[in-house]
Amino acid sequence: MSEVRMSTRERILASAHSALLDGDGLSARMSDIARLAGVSRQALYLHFESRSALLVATTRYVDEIEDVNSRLAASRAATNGRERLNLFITAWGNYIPVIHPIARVLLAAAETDAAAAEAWADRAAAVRQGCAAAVAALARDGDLAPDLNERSATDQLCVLQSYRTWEQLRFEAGLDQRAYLDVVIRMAHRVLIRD
Amino acid sequence: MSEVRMSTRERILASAHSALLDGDGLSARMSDIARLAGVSRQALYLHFESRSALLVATTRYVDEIEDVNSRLAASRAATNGRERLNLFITAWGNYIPVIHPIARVLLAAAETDAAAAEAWADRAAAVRQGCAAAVAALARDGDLAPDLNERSATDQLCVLQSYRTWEQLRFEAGLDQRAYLDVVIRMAHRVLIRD
DNA sequence: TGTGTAAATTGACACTGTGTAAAGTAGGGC
DNA sequence: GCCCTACTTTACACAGTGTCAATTTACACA
Repeated sequence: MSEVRMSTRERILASAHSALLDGDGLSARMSDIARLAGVSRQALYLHFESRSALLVATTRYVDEIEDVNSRLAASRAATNGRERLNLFITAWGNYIPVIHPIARVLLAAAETDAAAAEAWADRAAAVRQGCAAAVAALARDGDLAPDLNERSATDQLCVLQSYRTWEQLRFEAGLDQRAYLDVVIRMAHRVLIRD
Repeated sequence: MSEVRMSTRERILASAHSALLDGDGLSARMSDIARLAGVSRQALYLHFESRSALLVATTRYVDEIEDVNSRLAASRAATNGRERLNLFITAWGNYIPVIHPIARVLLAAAETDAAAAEAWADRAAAVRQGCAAAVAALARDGDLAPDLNERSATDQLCVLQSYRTWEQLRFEAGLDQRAYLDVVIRMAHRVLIRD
């Protein structure tokens, strides 16, 4: 992790990240993160207002080092709606496992903390944008099921693409990542595309 | 609520229920529930091992007074698979709002408490059984999409029927209950039923 | 009328984790 | 030498869960 020469703030973020990856993620108390970063617990509060704020910042940090933007960019280059749909589902579906450990804790914090809730809502809105773009591309091709308007089609695709759906299929149904992607792509096709 | 002549245990459960219904559900601390029930906080621990145990018991209590079993029983009387599917989706879909306030908190507790997690898993298993039965009825009628086995079809229906999907469509997408049911029924048909 | 027992109360306390406050220290720039 | 910034140390407030022990209330039974 080459934490030498990193700024303290970055070291804290990197430590928060690995604390969240670690084990069940329950060992991500402020003191755990501080210990990992090699700073005092109070130093965390010099850089972040609260635990929630640190979690939000960690989410953005991971988005950056995992380069979520360029992962999603590929789907925008697709030449038709169906291809765009497949690429988007695959790109986002493969990113979910990466942010899962952080998202889990952020969502738990969102239950009581408004800032965390808003951060989560931002992400959801970004995913929704991607879904809407894929739906629009299908509509442009005349491939959208005729009983669907774009708004409702986007709602439906969002459900399939959601973090919770991934959780359920991976952990409750016991599918592996490959099978998860196959199922979601199949469902999306049947739900959205004209017969 | 006619809490006279109720046993203390029942009064506690009824109070836990209304504390959870109340406002954002954040006012369901042990002391709040005790106050509502008109007993001391310590009395709660005489009847329930822990807060999690109380939440689990409250879930069962609500299932009982809302008679979840007879609500679901109707779908079992259906004469064909499609009808069974519709009735099951409707019955469960209309029960979700009833347990939502409790489920929300139980799920939050499940994050750290094994007993709560198990209680939730039990419920999920029960819903899955209902989904599997509807899928089996479709298969019997020859209505199941030919590329689906019953196992995978059940996984897919479970996603659509899940508590999380309801949450997302109701609160993130902003649908009302009627629109939620329409969307889920439409998706289930397109996903499961042969063209 | 008294006695035993079960259920509940009272008040105190331990523990965990977040967040705050204040005084002190180490090192760089000038 | 001085200041400034970043960080440390120590201490504490606070909420909420869970525990403990001593006491009270109420009812049943003789």
